[in-house]
Amino acid sequence: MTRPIAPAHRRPLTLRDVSEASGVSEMTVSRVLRNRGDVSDATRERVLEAARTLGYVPNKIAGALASQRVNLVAVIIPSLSNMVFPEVMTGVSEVLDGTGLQPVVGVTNYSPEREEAVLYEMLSWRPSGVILAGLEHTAAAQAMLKNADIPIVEIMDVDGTPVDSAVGISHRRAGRQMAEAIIAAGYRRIGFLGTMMPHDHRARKRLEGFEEALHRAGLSLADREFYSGGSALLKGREMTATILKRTPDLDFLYYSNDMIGAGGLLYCLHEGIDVPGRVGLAGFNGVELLDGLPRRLATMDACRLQIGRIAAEIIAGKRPGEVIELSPKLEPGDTIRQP
Amino acid sequence: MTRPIAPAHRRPLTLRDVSEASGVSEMTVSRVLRNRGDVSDATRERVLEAARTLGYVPNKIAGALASQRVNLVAVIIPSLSNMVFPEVMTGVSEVLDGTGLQPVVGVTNYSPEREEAVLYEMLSWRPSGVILAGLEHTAAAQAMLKNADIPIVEIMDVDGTPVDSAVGISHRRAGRQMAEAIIAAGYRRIGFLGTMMPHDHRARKRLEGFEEALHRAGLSLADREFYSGGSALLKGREMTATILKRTPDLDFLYYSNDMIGAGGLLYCLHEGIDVPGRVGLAGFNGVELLDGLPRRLATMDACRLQIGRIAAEIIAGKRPGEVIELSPKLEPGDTIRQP
DNA sequence: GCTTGCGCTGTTAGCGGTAACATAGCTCGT
DNA sequence: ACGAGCTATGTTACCGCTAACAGCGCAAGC
Repeated sequence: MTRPIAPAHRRPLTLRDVSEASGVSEMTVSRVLRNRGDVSDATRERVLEAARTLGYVPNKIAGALASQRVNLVAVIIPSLSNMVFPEVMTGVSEVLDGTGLQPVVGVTNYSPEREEAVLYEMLSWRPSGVILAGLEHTAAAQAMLKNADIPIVEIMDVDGTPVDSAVGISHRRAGRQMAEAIIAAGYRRIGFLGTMMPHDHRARKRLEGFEEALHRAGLSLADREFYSGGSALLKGREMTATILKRTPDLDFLYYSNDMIGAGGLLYCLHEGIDVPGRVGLAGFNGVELLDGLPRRLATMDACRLQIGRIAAEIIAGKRPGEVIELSPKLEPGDTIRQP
Repeated sequence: MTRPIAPAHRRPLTLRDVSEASGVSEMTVSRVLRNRGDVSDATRERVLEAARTLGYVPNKIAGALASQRVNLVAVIIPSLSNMVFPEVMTGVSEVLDGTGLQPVVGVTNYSPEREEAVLYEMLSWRPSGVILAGLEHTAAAQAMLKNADIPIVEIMDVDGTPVDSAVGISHRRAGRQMAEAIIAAGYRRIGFLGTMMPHDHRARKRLEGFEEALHRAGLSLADREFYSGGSALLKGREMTATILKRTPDLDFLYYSNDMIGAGGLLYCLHEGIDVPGRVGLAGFNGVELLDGLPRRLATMDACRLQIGRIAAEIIAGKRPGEVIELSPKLEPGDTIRQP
C-alpha cells in the first residue's frame, strides 16, 4: 500500500497556504473560492491557479461554523433495498441539484429508535432541512424536530399530524380504493398477504383502509398471511401457495407490496391458475419491475418521484410548506377482472 | 402542538446554555456529553438532565473543527437503484455501526465528472475515510484522493491500480470463468446482452474477459445487443426477443446483469423455449430477486456484502489496507446444461 | 485641489466546541 | 501534620473560515 506521495508530515492545506502562494490575504482567497464579492480578474486567476496547483480543498467545517450556514439536507428513510426510496431520492436530487443544497441519506431499517439516533446525528450537523418518511416518530424525535427551527417535511403519508409540512398520499384511502375496485369487479373471497413489520405504519394503514371498505360492503378478509425477511419475490410465491392451499376458495389476493405480488403472479401463472378469472391479484407501489412481468399486476402508484420533488422544493424554499396530499392512480393492469 | 420549553425567538442552543442551566463550566458539559474524562455522578446527572430538558443537540461542526476529528466515512457509488449497491451499504453499515463512524452516501450515476464533484464535496467535510466504486476516476479525482491523507478503499473491482487499498473481484476473470463454463457445457453460438453505459467499466471488463476466453477456445460472440435506461426486466425481455429473431441459431445468452437476465428467462419460458436445452442463459450478480423466479438463473455472485464489510474494516483500522481479491462463485442454477 | 464614490483588498472578531494544561479539594501513608 | 497523588473541575488558546467593517487608490465632479 503506497501512502500518498507527499511530504511525510504534511500539514493539511488551509486558506493561508493558498493565500501565501498567491500573495493575497486569506479573505480574498475565500472570496474567490466562493465567488462572492468583487475581486479583480487578475487576482482571481492567480488565486485559482494557486489553489489548483496546491490541490486545495476548502474546509466546509470551518466555513459552516463561521457562516452559520450548512448546505446539507437530511433525508431519513426506512430502507434502501426495496426500490421505493431510491426513487424518492431521485426526485429529491433532481430538485436540490440546482440549489447548492446536498442531500445526506440516513437509513433506519424501520426502527423508531434507530430513526431517533439517526436524526440526532444528522441534526448535530445543523442541516438546512430535514425530509423524513412517515408521521410516526418517538417522542424525543418529535421534540428534536420541533426544536430544530428548520424546515421539516414528512413524506409518503398524510394520515396523521405532521410536525411541520407533509407530502404524500393517504394510505387508508389507497387501501379503501383498491378494495372498492376489487369489490366492484365482483370478487368476494378476498385474502391479504403482507409483511409482519410492526413499524411499517403505511402498510398497516393501507390494510386498515382496505378492511374498512370491505366491512362497509358487508365483507371481511377471508384469510391473511404474513412474512418477514428474505427475498420478497420468493416469499410472495410461497405465501401464495400457502394461503391458496389453506383457503382454496379465495378469489382475490391483495398484496402489501408489488414485489410479493409479482411472486404471487409468477406462482399463479406457473400453476396454470386463471388470472384474473379464477383469482385476481393486486399489489401496491407501481414499481418499474412490473413492466417486465408476463402480465401486468394491478397496483397503485405511490407517487414516489413526485413526493421527492415536492419535498425538496419545500426545503429549498421554492414552495410554501404545508400538507400536500397526492392522489395515487389505480392501475388495473391485467390481474383484475374488468367489471 | 406543545412548543418545547423555549423562548419565542430562540437563539440556537449551545454548550453555554447547558452549562448555565446546570451550573458547571462548558468544559464539564462537553465532557459529560462525550463521556470523556472523569466527571462525578452527581454532576453528570445534573448536566444530562439540563441537556435533556433544554433539548440540546451538540454541534458537530464546532466539535469537529476543534478536535480535528470527523466521524464520517464517504461512500461514493454509481447508483442506488440496481440492488447491488444497497447490499454493499448493508455490509458497510454493519461494520461501521460499532465504531462510532458514520457512512455518508454519494451517488454519481456512472458519470466521472459527477464523481469528481461528489468527491470534492465530500472531502471538503474532511471525512475519516473514503470508499468508492471502481478504479477509474478523473485525473483530478485521483489527485484529490492521493492528497487526502486518509484511508481510501476502491471497491468492486481489482483489475487496475488502486490509489490506496482495493477490495473486489476481477471482472475479467469472472467473464472468463463464465465463458469457460458455458463452453464446457457444449454451447457454441453465444450472444451477449448488456448495457450501453460507456462508464460501466466493470461490465466492460467482464465482456472483455468473456470474449477473451471465447477466442481462446476458437469461438467468438455470435451476436450482441445493447440497451440503456428503462425497466431492466422489460429490456431483458425485449432484447431477448430481438436477438433471437435476428440470430435464431443462438444457443446461449450471456447477460451483463441478473435483472435483464431474469427478463430474458421469463421471455423464454413464456415462449416455450427449452431452457437450458435449446438455449442456455446466464447473468451476473447473484441478486436475491432471482430466488423467486420459476427457474434459477445461472449467475455469478459479486460478493457485495463481503466487499462492503471488508472495505469498512479497512477504514475502521480493523484490518490493514491492501488489495484484496475475492473469488466470485459460479452458481449454475437451472439455465445452463450440466456437461 | 479636494471631496465623493466606487472597486478592490485587508483587518478584526468571532462561530461553538475541544486539547492541553492548571488548579482546588480530598484522601492517604508515613 | 504534610506533601504525594488522586479526582473533579476550570482556564486558555486555538481549529479554519467568514461577516462586517475599515482602508486604500484612483477617476470623476465641482
